[in-house]
This record gives sequence, C-alpha cells and structure tokens, in this order.
Amino acid sequence: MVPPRKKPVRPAGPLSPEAWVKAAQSLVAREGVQAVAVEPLAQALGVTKGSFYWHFENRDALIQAALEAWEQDQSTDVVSRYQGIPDPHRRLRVLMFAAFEDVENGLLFAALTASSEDPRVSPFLRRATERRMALGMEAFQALGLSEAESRQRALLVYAAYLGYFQLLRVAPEAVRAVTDLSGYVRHLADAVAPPAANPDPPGP
Amino acid sequence: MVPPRKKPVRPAGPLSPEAWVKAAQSLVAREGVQAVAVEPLAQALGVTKGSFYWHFENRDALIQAALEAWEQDQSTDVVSRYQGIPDPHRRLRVLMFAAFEDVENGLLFAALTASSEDPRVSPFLRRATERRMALGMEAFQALGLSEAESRQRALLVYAAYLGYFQLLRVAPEAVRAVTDLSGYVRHLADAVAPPAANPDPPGP
DNA sequence: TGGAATCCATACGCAAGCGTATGTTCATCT
DNA sequence: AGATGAACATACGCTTGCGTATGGATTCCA
Repeated sequence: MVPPRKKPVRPAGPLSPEAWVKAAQSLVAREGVQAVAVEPLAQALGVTKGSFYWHFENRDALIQAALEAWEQDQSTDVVSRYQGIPDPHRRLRVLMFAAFEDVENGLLFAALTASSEDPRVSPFLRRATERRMALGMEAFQALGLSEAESRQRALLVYAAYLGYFQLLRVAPEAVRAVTDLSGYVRHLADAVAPPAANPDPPGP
Repeated sequence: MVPPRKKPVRPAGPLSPEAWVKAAQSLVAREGVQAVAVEPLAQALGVTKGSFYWHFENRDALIQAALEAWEQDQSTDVVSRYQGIPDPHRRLRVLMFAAFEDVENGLLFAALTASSEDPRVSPFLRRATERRMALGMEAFQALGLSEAESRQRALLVYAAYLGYFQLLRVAPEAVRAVTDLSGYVRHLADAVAPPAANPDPPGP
C-alpha cells in the first residue's frame, strides 16, 4: 500500500551521462531549471547522488550539458532544414508551418523562455532567438522587402510563434478551442507575406 | 568597510502588509514566484522574519495576497478601459495599441507566464487569459466575423502580444532593433481587422 | 587470482529557508 | 505608574538540497 513511486527501478546496466542529461532536459521542459535537483533526479533514475557526482562535476555541469545538447539539436531543427527551398514565398510558408507543427520543440522553447532569468539559459536563448530572427529576416528580404520591414515582420511572426506555444502551456484549452489551427498559421502567413498576384484573397 | 547592503534602513514607522505585498510583487516580476523568500525579503525591508509572521500566516499567504492584488488592478487595466468605444473597428485598434503601449503591464504578464508552472499563479493566469481572449473575440464578432474566425484572430493577436513582451524580456535588443514599433502593431491590426472599405491598402 | 578501474551507496558537514516560540521595545490607554 | 497590545528581534528545530569522503560491489584484464 505504499504510494507507487515513479521509476524506482532502472532497467539494467550502468548509467550513462546521457541518461542524466535527458532526464534533466525533461525536467527543465516541465518545471524549469530551478527544478533540476540532484537528489530527486537520482531517485527518479533509481540511483543516489554518488552516481551523479561520478559522472558530473556538479549540478551546474549537468544543466550546462543539457543546454548544450539542446543547442546541438537546434542545428538540425526545422529552421535550418528548409533553407534550400528556392522560391522565397514558398520557403517562408513551409518554414512557418513546419515551425508551428513542431509542437515539442515549440513547447520546449516556451519552457526555456520561462527560465530566461537564469543566467545559464539566457545566453542560449539569446543565441537561438538571434538565429531564428535572422533567418526570418532573410526570408522576407528575399521577398523584396526592405531590411526594416523584414525585421518588423520577422518580429511579428516570431512573437506569434512564441506566444502561441506560451499560450499552449498556460491555457491549452484556449488554443484547442481554435478548431482550424492551420488556418491560424495561414492567416498569419498571408498577413506577413502578401499573397501578391494571388487571385483569391480569403473571402468569407 | 562592510559591503553596503541594498536597503538595510527603513524610512520610519511600522511596516504595513501592503509594503510586503508590493515587495513580493516586484520580486515576482523580476525573478518569478520561487524567488519570493521570507528572510531575504525581510532583510531587504530592513526587518526580520518576526515582523513577517506577525502580518502574514505564512509564505503562501503573501504570494496569494500579491497575486490577488494584481487581479484587482487588472480590473481597471487597458482591457476594460476601452470597452465603451462604439465603432468596433476603431475599438479594436485602440485596444491593441493601448495593450502594446502598456509596457509595464505587458512585461508583468510575461513574467507571470514564466512562473506558469506554479500552482498558485496558474489559476490567475488562466482567468486573465480567458478574460482577455473573450474581450478580443467580442471585438472581432462585432466586426461581423464568425465565432470560429473571431476566436482564431483573437488567438493570433494575443499570441503576438504575449510573444512580443516575452521577447522584450529575453532579447530586448532584437525588439528595439525594430525602429517602427507602432508600425508593427498597425501591421498586425491591418492583418486581423481588414481595412474593409479602406481605399488605401498599405502599398509600397 | 589479484589488482585496477568503474559505478554506485552511505554517511557526513554545511547552508538556505520555513515555521514556531519566546523575548523585547515602545506607544497608548487608563 | 502600571497594564496592554502592536510590531518587531532572537533563537531554535526542521527539511531540502549541495558537495565531499569513503567504502563496497562488479567488471575487466593481465
């Protein structure tokens, strides 16, 4: 009748540093960096602190490793995967839809933003933001827009992106109440990238 | 040669509960709820814990009081201040501009969103979100849009709002690089509330 | 078979923070 | 002056989490 713990048993064999990193990432995504505590983590993995301090220097090293692992994954994320599309108009739309459809990564970003006060995450967040904004700007400039206008629209798109997943975190039902989610993105795309010589503006 | 503390002296007279609440709010806005610690707060106010536990039941009571004080202030914020404007089109724009110009409140909301995991703040955040989304929906429906479309556009506007201030927190320089901020809002407004019988669509 | 290294458990000291208990100061009221 | 209560200070016990030190088990390997 003891309250069943989460995972007091670990499958088999010794623990790799990657296991700690993954567990830490999951914790950051759900409760923020300050929730990454060594002892609870160890218990969740079915070991004790002794194991942790064998693999890592200290708590900071684990957090740092988790963030760096993320930044590596970011290099292969949606943003950099669709740079090759020649038509700038289509590239922009594909990029936006892909970004909004990658819910996991989006929620993860929203979670990181929530821990933005932490001096460990802020540089990572700043770099990622800069990279994404720059890519957005390029896409708009490829459409023939000026630098100032491109920056303005990139900001709009990225804010809508961040805010969307932020809302998905704090009030999921408000987001799910919107039945046509792809319509949401399409509307945004139409707004920032004028359908140009498109003969059918979205009529009622 | 002692390291000069922040505010080891307090002006005069006994301390009111409101002073504690205000200090707590400021802390939440800057570092999140988990940063609201009794003893450091007491030291910042130039007193000790003894004073705190005289005015409050416990730490939770302080946090609760701070959040409730906020919810009261919210009743008189931008959102509810412009409900009276008759023309729905103009009301929507005034609402949006006012919301984006109220930087303090916006940043505060972004800060609260960062602490959204905390079971104490989430209900407040949820209520505020619901209220604002509902008001946005009404504004769009007053324009003649369907419920579904109104909900979709309200989500877009609110996401852009939240994301904007979220970005202002984590990467202020990326936002300030956008010179024409009112143009940013205008663009968003034009996108969601079609200039209708407006003879001049924003041409280059 | 006997090190040596790897991986982990146990036990300790330490600091921060919560909450409680009890003293202390000061103004006020009578 | 004495009593009373408000607003604090001080001191304590308790928990959580960090980091260290050291011991035990297992595996590898010569």
